[in-house]
Amino acid sequence: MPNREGLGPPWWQGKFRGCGYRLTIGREAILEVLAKSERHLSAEDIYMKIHPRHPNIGLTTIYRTLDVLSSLGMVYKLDFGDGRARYEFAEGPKGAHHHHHLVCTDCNRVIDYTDFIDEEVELLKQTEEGLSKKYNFKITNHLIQFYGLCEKCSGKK
Amino acid sequence: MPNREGLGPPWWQGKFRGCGYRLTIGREAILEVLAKSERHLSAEDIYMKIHPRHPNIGLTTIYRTLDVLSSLGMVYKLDFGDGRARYEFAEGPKGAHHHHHLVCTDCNRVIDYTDFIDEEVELLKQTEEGLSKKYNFKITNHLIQFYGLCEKCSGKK
DNA sequence: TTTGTTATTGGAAACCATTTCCATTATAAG
DNA sequence: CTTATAATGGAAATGGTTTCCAATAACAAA
Repeated sequence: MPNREGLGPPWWQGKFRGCGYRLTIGREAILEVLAKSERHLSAEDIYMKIHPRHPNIGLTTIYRTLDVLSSLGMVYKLDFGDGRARYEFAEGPKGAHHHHHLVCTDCNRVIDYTDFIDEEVELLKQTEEGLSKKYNFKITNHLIQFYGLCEKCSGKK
Repeated sequence: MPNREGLGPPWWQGKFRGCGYRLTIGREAILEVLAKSERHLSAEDIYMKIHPRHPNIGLTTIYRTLDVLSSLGMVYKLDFGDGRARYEFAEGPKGAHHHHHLVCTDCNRVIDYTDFIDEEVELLKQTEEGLSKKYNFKITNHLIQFYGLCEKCSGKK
């Protein structure tokens, strides 16, 4: 995993240019924000983070770039049910930071968990294989979310 | 599972009234459509199905009713990434028809599968328990979806 | 470096699923 | 039947996301 620490050209340049996309200021800024942040950001969140340093990058560009990144598999687009999409940097299903989500249906808080990932991923791998074969479906990704009430909200009542 | 087959008052009346909701023509019509259909329907799909027989039921009512049903846990609200929500009748995570989804990222086709549900649900139950304890989170539901290319779309290229 | 091709951009306007408003109507308890 | 109020529908508002298009910038070639 070359050059993750800021030395030399960012590791994503190759992947990006290799697909015929141009590497622009805006795209780099967006990638940086995503790579740095631990949270799931909305398009507007990203806009806000970028704006101070790059006041001339518009929301439209953010959306367009997120689309590209998403189609390249570099970013996951998530829906937590509050009407705006969230984006998170993809580390790959086997990456160190792979996690699933716990979504509070009351306050929309999202907890990332990694605790049971290993067992889950193991089972999912088998499931994927079976499904791929049976439905001739080429699986590239999965989404697992649990819904319920977080500590605060289940206490409220 | 009483009266699923059209004899006597629909089985859901109790649950409905018990929560202080009134049982109206519109709501019954919507419930009927949902209970009858095997597919995931959008609000507009439902509207279209209901309109011939109940031309005076508006889209607004559909949305409102789906919200209620959703909060009662009688209906799941799903997002397949095409910008409109889909709804499906909930049979409960242990119900006979419980299934997960295979979503084609190219044509948005959705395949329901039940093949590996048993193993999955078993593991999920354990995971839920662990998560509930660790995060003091009251889990009521889960969402599992696989993304990829369906037979047609992976052939296309 | 200069040039030419063309992907990318920003901003305003369009889009469109979903919500909100509010006066009217219908449910169901008494 | 009467009454309190939940529910309704249609129009208008909302708000996240896309589309449009002329202007700009990336980068390959010379």
